[in-house]
Amino acid sequence: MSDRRTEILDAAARLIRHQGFQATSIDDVIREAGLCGKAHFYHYFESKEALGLAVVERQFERFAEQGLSILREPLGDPMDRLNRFVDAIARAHIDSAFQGGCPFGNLATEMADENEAFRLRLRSVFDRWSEQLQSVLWEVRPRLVPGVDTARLATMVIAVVEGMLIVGRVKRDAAVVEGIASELQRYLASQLVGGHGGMVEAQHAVSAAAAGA
Amino acid sequence: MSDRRTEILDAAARLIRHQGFQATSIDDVIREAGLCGKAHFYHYFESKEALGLAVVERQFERFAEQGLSILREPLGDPMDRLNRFVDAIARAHIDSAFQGGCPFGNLATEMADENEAFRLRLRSVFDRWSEQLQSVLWEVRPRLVPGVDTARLATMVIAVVEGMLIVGRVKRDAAVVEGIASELQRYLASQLVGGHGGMVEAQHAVSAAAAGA
DNA sequence: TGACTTTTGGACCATATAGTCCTATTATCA
DNA sequence: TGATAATAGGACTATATGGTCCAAAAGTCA
Repeated sequence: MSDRRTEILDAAARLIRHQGFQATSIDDVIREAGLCGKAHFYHYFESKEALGLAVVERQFERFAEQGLSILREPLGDPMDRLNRFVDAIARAHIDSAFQGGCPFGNLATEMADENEAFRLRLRSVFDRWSEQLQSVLWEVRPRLVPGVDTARLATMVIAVVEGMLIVGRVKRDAAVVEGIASELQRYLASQLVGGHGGMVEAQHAVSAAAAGA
Repeated sequence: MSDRRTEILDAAARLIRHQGFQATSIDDVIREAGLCGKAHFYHYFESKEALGLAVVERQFERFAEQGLSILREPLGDPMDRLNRFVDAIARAHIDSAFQGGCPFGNLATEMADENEAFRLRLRSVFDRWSEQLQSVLWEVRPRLVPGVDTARLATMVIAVVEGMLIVGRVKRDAAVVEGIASELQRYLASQLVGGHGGMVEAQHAVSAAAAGA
């Protein structure tokens, strides 16, 4: 992988996240990445679709390194890591002025029905994301209410995050995004033995960070 | 409102739901609605954007009449209506082969960041949807755990539904969609006094309908 | 030095797009 | 009957798109 290729991928990722894949032209990418023409671009990618698929992969790499890293921290209560992960996504969304949303959710909405290659690539992304959540949930397992399906729980977390970003973009209201995040945390808490439907035992970083921001 | 206008709106809604707004051309709409040319279309709408905004409104009318009607049923346990509403959406998604997703969520993803008119229209849709959910939750109120915020709960339901449709389109797995729906129902149940995190008291229509399909 | 990759610059093509304009013909309804 | 709206059909513009092809300069490394 040349540096240049990665630069193009990152430039394209930025554009695609904000404008969508179809609305992002090759010329846009060339401009954003500082290439000198079509030939230069097609030296690295054989087609726009190939670029798009590579962008998905690159985006997940970054997400795994940055966003998902919280889940993999070796120390600390796993439940707390889960809660901080949710907070971090909510916070990032609010801090970016509710723009952009989830790169994977966006592409899923735009491409999944019509382009099978994209759909499969995105399915693999969701699966890997889900695996990371599941391994945290596995650590929590002893404290979980018996009968809880950790795979299903992980999928639920992903769904809520996707939904949170959609609602957030439309409402552009930090309280709404924080509300969804904290309802998700309440839901997770309710899966623990002794964790009834009431208040979350520990108040988490969303409200704390909001107060300090 | 002429009949023709509504026909155009419905034809456009069908196309937009599956291809997106920007990927749907005026010529597509003309073909789908059986119009005879550009002039015929522009007789009813002044621009593509005006069409799109009108489609959002029309889609919500239909959704309010059909999907949301479950929530407004005068008889029956409100909690049961809520559960059946969730089931109905999951079922409709599965029955349409996981295609299309939520018309509002789709447009939110595509347009909310770049087009303020769309964003405001969609915000109003989410608000009205939320109101309907809140009035059901209001009926449930006596049985809710004290301190539960019904507005926040309603927003959460919308977010989960949006996320469910995104994950569903990518995974194309009925069990996954049903799993999210039933996790949402479990979450709602956990908001009731005595409704701990365990099994939902009544098994609802998703699994029942799946068995009968 | 020589082979190879990368960069630069641009012409070119087929196709599609939103939107305008014009001219008729046909329904509709006061 | 007469004004107005709806249907019909087509020409046209300006702009953008993904993709191809070509030719040359600059860098890289054995």
